[in-house]
Amino acid sequence: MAPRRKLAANPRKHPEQDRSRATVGTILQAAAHVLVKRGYEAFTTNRVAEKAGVSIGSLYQYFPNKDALLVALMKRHVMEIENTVVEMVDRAATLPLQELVQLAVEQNVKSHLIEPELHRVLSEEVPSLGNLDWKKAYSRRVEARVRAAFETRRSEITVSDLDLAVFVVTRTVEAVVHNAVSERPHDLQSGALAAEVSRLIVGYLTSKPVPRKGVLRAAAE
Amino acid sequence: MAPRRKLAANPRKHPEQDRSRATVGTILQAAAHVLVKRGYEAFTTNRVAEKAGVSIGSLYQYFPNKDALLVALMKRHVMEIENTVVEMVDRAATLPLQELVQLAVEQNVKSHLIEPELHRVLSEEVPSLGNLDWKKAYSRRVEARVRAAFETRRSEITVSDLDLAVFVVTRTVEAVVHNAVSERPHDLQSGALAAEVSRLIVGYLTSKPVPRKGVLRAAAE
DNA sequence: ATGTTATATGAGTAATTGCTCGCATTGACT
DNA sequence: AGTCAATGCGAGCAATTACTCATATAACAT
Repeated sequence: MAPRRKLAANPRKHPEQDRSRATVGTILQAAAHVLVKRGYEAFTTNRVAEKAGVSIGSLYQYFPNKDALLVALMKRHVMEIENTVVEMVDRAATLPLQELVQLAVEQNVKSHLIEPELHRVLSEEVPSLGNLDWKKAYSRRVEARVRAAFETRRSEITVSDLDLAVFVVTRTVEAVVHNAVSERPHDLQSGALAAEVSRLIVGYLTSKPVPRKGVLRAAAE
Repeated sequence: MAPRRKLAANPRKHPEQDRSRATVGTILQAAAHVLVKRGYEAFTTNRVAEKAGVSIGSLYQYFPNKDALLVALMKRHVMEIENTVVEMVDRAATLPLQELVQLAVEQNVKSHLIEPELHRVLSEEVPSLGNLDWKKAYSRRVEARVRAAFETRRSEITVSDLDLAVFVVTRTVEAVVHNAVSERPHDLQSGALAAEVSRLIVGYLTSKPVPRKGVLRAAAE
């Protein structure tokens, strides 16, 4: 990049006619396209404008700077995900632990299948977007829900440190599913991966405290 | 960045006198320093040279381009890790599954504590270094070892698809530990996290096949 | 001393790119 | 038809930065 002049930015003009709303949509679509097809390295504002078929000036009429474009993209993506999540939460409220976990894992899989490539680029390639406040906020919201779900079923759960358990569970599910998108697409589609992860999590949450040392009890039946 | 002229590069001059070997060391040290303290965004060849106290010309005498610097850093880092890994593998050959897993997890924790910040920046911020061939090769080597360890103890392991199990286990351990570096440093240091993860993995590998539906068996003892 | 090679220097070049700004066009409403 | 605001345009500025090259100095060999 050349001149990173603006770090934050003024609220730029808001589209009021249909024409400009269409322009904004086109720009976002082009931005996603460039990101997915060419990667973050090729993600320049000029290229996005060109791909969108609008002038660079128009782009800056609605997005104060490059980062704003990325943020808009990410917000849209997270919102799509969160919608399907909310829907699931309602269905899951009263389920027993195992089915809850299965549902949640399948939910995570579904999220990753929305726009897998965009998701991957946004979370892996785009720099300094990982530290975004609202993204952390989203994580905290998820973790709070998970914790609440655990507390409701506290008697079934053998783990002593709930906070730590929430951490382990959320990171595990996210990482395994995320990696599977590119490395095990078939298992992801077939549900084999979701089943495996569910087993992993349920086993962890409900297993007897580990035998402190020596021979393993579980294997010995 | 401005002119990404060279994509690959000639083998550059190799240091032959002590003086130049010292220069190369200083440059690498400065490179790590800049990466850790200022992040990848501020990682410019001119800045590295300045921090090292050598001229930009000298830097390019030994590193054909910017990426070569990063690759050298990464190789050094991975080598440090792999050294301690090899040492562990020998000790672990004959251990029972549970102790093996505990050892491996603790090993992973140790790896992440070598140069945690450098490790984080290299794996999270540096773009297009995640796709590097030799890094994939390293992953495959690790996975092969894990698979071999599983096969040796096949009778204790209840999972049917070994490949899938290797995938799930390796990604889980790596991700949980990696995230813990910045988010749960205390649990990482105390060993609480390693214990938890070990329990997670051993439980997964040795638990009875999941009850197809309905009440969970594990909780019911 | 003298020549040769390895090493160090840093001002400068060329490419890249985020972003501005003056002007043109469109559309809405008289 | 005329006015004004919303929208669109794109040449070009200014900052940034990977990398070169002509030149200088140090180490070594004879």
